[in-house]
Amino acid sequence: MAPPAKARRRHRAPLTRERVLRAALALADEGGHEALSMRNLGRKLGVEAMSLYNHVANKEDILDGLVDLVFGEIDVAPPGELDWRAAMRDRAISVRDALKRHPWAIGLMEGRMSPGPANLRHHDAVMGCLRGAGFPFRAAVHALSVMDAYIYGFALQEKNLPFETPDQVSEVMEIQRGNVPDMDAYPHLAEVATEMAKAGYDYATEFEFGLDLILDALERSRPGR
Amino acid sequence: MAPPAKARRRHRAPLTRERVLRAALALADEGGHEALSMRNLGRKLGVEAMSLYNHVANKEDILDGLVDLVFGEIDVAPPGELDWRAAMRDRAISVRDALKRHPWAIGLMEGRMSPGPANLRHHDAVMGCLRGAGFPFRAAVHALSVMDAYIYGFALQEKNLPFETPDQVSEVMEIQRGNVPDMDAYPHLAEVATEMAKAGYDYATEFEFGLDLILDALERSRPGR
DNA sequence: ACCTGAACACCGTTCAAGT
DNA sequence: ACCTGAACACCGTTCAAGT
Repeated sequence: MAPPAKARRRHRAPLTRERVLRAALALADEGGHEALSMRNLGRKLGVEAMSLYNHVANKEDILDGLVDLVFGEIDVAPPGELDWRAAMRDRAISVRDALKRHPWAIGLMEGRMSPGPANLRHHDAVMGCLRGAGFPFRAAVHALSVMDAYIYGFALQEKNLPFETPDQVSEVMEIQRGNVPDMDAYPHLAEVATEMAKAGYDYATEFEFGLDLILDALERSRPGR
Repeated sequence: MAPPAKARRRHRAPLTRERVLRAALALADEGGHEALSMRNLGRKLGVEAMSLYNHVANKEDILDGLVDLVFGEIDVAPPGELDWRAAMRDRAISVRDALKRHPWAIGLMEGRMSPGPANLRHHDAVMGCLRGAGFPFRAAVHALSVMDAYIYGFALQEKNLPFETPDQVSEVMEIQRGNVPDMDAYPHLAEVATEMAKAGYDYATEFEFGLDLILDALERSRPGR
């Protein structure tokens, strides 16, 4: 008897590392860091949590894979296409956009002991861009350090601050005012509460202010400009 | 019969919110974020986890209290003592030092819905320093945003990067080399690995490079300088 | 007023047992 | 080869019961 047609017995696609990682990405995007549990992930794939261990080593291994998927979403202009400032500006915005889509990744991007291929390609391209623009090795490390600290720090603030749209600012300021009985003791915070409620706060504008400040300062420090 | 002397029956100091928070701070400092569980905290205080709920509302309430203890460790020069740049430079270094002592706090400092008194005092002092130095309101917000994004982002990198001392750098670079079979495909990362192993990496120097870059740029943008 | 035991609905991971 | 059930040692929190 011939084995049954493949289509018949494929009621579920077989589990693979790829499928586990894709499901983990979706789960983290939907419910954040705490939703990403082995049990939830198993449930999502129609399988018991323990089955996952046939395809990934452990949860750390899943995080390694997820971080590399995020790095894969970040664009860096190919060498020679843009001047270094435009290339690094676009890259910074691309990193922020990726971290807005995947805020659970913010604390995980740096410091992987097993960096994946997208991670390696990304950092090689960034260092290549800076070195190619004339930054000596140490200056390129400084430049990357200050840019990345700013980008990740801004993403962290954006994730944690309790408002997202300009409209929500005045709401939150009102609640905070309620939680602080002696606001008169803090005149400069009172100003922040009043002004922010009036004029709002736009993350994109704020991000680009600091980014351009840093890029301009780095350009001023660049040898042979 | 007179009641027994106080000293006799005080085999344990009575539980208070203060004592709970102090123990929580010590626990987090010793074992990081994941060691700070209600059960561990109860054990540390010689009590069942459930008893803690008589003194704090829940774990979020504990985190609120801890964050305010950390803000209490950050110094800001009193108005008029230093020029704005020196005051903000010292403050930034004080924040980084506090976050080195309490790395578990990095993701928690911003975005508290119930900011404590030390938190309020701190931010009022910082805004006061910038406004007093002539930064218009919006420029002061920009300045604080870029400084804090940098400080928190740098602290996050420092916490996550897998080496602490310059000596450890070459070790880690060796391991990473082992984990990346095709390092030749990434010439600029190869340079990083080689150079970093040779010359090391000092966080304090690196932090101050970016900090001074940002402070100089802000000073250039300050009206009436 | 404060503390506790038991319970509920969760974690990551191991291991022997099943198919 | 892959999947599972039961188990281990954990989570935060609620609630009725104790003192």
